[in-house]
Amino acid sequence: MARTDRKVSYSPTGKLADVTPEMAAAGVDAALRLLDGRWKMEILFQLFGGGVLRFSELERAIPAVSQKMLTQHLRELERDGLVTRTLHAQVPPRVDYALTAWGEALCPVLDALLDWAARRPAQPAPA
Amino acid sequence: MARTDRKVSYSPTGKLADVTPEMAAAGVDAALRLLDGRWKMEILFQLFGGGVLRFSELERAIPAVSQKMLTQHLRELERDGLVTRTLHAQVPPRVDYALTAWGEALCPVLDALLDWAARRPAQPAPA
DNA sequence: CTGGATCCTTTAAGATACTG
DNA sequence: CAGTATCTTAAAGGATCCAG
Repeated sequence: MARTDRKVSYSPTGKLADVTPEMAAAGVDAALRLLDGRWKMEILFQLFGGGVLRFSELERAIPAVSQKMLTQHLRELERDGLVTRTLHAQVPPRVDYALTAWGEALCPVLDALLDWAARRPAQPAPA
Repeated sequence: MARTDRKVSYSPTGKLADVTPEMAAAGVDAALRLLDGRWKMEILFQLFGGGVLRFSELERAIPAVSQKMLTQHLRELERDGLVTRTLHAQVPPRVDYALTAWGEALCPVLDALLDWAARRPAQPAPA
């Protein structure tokens, strides 16, 4: 079988069955792009577990983030379907952010990633 | 309980038990940094399943990557313990790349990520 | 309170040429 | 064959000011 036709057969029952390396890589890249952003993990972990936080609460919980980036990342997470944004029509305005069911479902995946990272063998001491 | 003391208790048996959101986010960020790079997924998926490829074979398998980026990403993956680099002392030189056991162990994690991404609810049609 | 708009800096990535 | 070195470009992120 030619190299370019090689399939990833590592997970016979999983998503990686019978796809080319290119297809698998593209799929994972697309998934990772949803999570790409300096502060997205901070935001997600503030919301995991059913948390409902206002914009200003997220600002306080993540002191290092700028308003611009917090807004931008929240908008991306909302657009991508991980978080919901609820605007309460009152003065002053109030906006609540929470995870969607699909967003919550990311938690065990990140847990698995963390578990993998924890299994990393000891590295040679840096010179 | 104060917000800043809230724990992520989603995975009682997992790595996310009893850590603050900040700690969890930092850990996941560190893990994701190992995978960050335009071509790393392409490289990894070429090697998943026990593949052993030479530099030029990777170049052919991933036509769009430049020599510079291929070298750079391979070096990072080697430094981070995901791939091994074997230099055969001969002329012309020959270098083989393969995954470490830990690198191979990433495959099921990426499979889980892909499975999560596939469960994404349908988005409203873009205007 | 919850942002939007603008400007500036940093970093990743691509193009190209050259070498043991 | 398997890289390095240098230059240029594109994208992400940060700082600051303004507004409903």
